[in-house]
Amino acid sequence: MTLEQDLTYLFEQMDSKFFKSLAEPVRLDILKLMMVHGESDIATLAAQLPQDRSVISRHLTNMVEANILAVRKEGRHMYYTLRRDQFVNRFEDILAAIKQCATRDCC
Amino acid sequence: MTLEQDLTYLFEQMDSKFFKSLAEPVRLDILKLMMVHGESDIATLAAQLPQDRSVISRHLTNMVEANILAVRKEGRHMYYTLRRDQFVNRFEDILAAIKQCATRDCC
DNA sequence: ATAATAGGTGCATAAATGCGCATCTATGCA
DNA sequence: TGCATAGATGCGCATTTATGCACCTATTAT
Repeated sequence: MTLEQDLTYLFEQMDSKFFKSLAEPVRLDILKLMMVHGESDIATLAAQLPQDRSVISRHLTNMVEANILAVRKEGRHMYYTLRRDQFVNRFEDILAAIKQCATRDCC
Repeated sequence: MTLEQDLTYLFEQMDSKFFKSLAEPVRLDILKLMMVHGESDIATLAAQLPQDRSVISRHLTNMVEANILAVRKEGRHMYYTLRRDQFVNRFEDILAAIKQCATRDCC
């Protein structure tokens, strides 16, 4: 089995959609707020950020589509939470790819 | 010590410049090529990608500024390599932040 | 029933960014 | 001393994307 074949699965975890979502400063701010305060709704997040509610709403949708957040509807409120396991697994897979590559002394 | 203070250092590792660099598909392709073939110069990378050499050159510069790659000059050639340790440490710090947050049951 | 609130969406705008071409510098070769 | 090659940069163009406002729907409260 070649190195390329071996890395194919791990390379799939390194997709630009995931990183693109993390590349926006406001989205990182939202993520950090949620890491500290846990599950949050849009109004709560918007109250702590300068952007309009509609902007926060769009950023949250973006992160849901990137499998970073999960949503739960309760009455009028939409509660967003970090998909911790997905997130951790993703990062661990990428770490594995880098380390495997290093083990084979290719970089 | 509050959770916020505790996470301050780890949050610094989650900066958008790093993720922005990884968010571009062509840059990810370059990174993957280098993970397989090791140290590479621009001509070699450009030969394996549809983009113009000037484009590859700019992407490489971007990744150097994001501390993802290192450069070595040898004659006319510029050889780029993955800064593996920097990369791994970064990812491990972010993983630590997520896991610490999870331990405290905040998300 | 009516008003208020939470959140999503259409739209226009401004800024960022990727791209290729042409051109420049620097290095190596005949 | 030319000449080819490696790479960087200025420039214009096209696309993407973040933003806020206005407006819509759905749910709650009076």
